[in-house]
Amino acid sequence: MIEKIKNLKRNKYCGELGINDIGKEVVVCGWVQRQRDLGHLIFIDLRDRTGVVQLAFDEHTDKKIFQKAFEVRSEFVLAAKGFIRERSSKNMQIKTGEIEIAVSDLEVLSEAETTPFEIVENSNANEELRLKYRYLDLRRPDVQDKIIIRHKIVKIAHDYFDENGFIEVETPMLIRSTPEGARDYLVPSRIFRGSFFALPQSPQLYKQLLMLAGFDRYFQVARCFRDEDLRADRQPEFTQLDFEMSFVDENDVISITEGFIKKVFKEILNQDISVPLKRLTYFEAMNRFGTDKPDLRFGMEIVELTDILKNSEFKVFSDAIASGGSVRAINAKDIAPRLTRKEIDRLTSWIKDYGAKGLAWTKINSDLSSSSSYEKFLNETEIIRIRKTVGTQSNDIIFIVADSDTKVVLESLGALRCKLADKFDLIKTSEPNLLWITDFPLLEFDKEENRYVAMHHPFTAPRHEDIEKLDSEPQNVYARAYDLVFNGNEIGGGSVRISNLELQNKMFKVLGFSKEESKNKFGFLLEAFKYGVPPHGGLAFGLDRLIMLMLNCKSIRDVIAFPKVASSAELMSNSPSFVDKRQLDELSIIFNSN
RNA sequence: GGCCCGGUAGUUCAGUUGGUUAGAACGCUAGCCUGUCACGCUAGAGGUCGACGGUUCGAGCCCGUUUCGGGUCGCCA
Repeated sequence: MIEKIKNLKRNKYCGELGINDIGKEVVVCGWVQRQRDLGHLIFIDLRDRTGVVQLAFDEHTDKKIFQKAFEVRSEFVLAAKGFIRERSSKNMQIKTGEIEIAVSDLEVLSEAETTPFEIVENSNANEELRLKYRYLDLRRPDVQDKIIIRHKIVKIAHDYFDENGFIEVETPMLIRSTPEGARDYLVPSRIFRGSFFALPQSPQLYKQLLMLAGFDRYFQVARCFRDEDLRADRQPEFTQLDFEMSFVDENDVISITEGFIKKVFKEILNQDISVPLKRLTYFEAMNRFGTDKPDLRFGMEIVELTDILKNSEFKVFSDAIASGGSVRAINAKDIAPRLTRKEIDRLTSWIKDYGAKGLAWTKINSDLSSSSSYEKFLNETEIIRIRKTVGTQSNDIIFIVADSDTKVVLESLGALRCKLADKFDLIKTSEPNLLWITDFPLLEFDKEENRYVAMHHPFTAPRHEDIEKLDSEPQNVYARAYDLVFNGNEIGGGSVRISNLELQNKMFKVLGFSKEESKNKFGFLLEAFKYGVPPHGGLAFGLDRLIMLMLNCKSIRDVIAFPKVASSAELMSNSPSFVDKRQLDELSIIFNSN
């Protein structure tokens, strides 16, 4: 039934046709959404990326074309020519529902087998199957729309950064491995046996060198790679919207970023973001919300009970405080009646994932009677002071975590806060919540490696006033870094960079690199820093994550055309895969299957 | 590496205490049908119950192992 191409040349998209086109002769091309055979009358819904249009066939008008339409099945690819006419019974559910095409010529450009799942909007087919046949999944309008909106967001980014004087420069994909941070994807060199390229985790060093080279403002839609385990919002191969500016401080970078955010939310979602955005210090975010990416769309803030309980007879609390930790609580308002004892037990075991050793709770009933896991161990004053501090009313439930490590207390309560908001649907607003987190510590002590590691990256500048503390009290040095948070997710991060050879050397030293190590790993940067460095700073958006959140998707896979699954495999092409021994031999790689 | 959840026609699911020939809807195939648009009506085909092993007279169901997928902790400068 496949015919050689005739001369039907498309001149209209299906979804663009409407009541104003009546009487026009058009040629449309697309896939068969559905064929309805009424005996002596056949209707075909033809779909392209713009929508569907109804093709009409009448046996008495043209027997030959009618027979062709009769043999057409779902997902056949057609070209159809005909006059637009008004439908005798209109379908106002669809955009083109007032008209149809009375087909006078029909070409079957390709036949199609029955697809493994139906190509329909909002399919509930299993994701594994959809990913194996991703090209079919991508035919579904809701899936396709996300990829098209992604294109629009990238276009807005190009326009915005261009208008603001940024030059897009492509930085290399095959680069030197710098094993600070995430695990590198490695590419073996054929010519230099035993040597490897790495795929970039970000264009960080190259964009700094572009500043040094005098480009002044750079940006890039940059593919990045990190060989770490996946999450719902994390892929090993992802895209950064990356930019860098010279002769600026943090406020310049923040304000350029805010301009982009304002523009993209307006143009894509028609939402007005008021700038400047709220800023919160890292310290405040951690203390109030137990995370450096707080969701401010609901309350339930963390409160500290350490002072009340430091002398308590209840050793679980007082011992945690005595060994340098703290006791803190959140008050989940109005959900006590909705939390059974069994569910509280489940939360208690869940929170252990975050390092908490337990979860103490007090449930206030509607008649103000209460039950509690810990109050029997406390005296009257302590109970009253706790209740007063967290501000309990009827139907509230207090959750308390105590630990010798305050970070564990904060992070587990922060996680519980988000878990409860999700479980009980506490986010009532549809307004996007965006804010900056600033004043990060420059360094973090890594117990495993027994040294300080950079919280952001080793090129982040310390605050001027803290530079002298780098040697004496590195834990108290703050960074000129800032993260952008959107509805409780980090969508971008950046900093003002070190632009001084001496300071960069000192930073490497604080991180525990010997002179040889820093020269070996970052020698080219240090060398470059000898030849005139402008002060510079920048930021990188996680583009996939930004789009995912803007479009309200649950998974980052939804906004990536060909994503990878949790094992980092790609189900459609079935990669990664074994390669020929010859390929391995050329690369001098000996594969040991054990 | 740890923990939790899932895998039954092409698809989405149901499947009782372990008991006859594993069901439904949609899809598919064929026939009928001139205004449908989730067309309708009639009939039909379609199953390695993820895989392997065990318990049992008997396993889709119970146990073990394994595989694939999802979520998450660790990890993600």
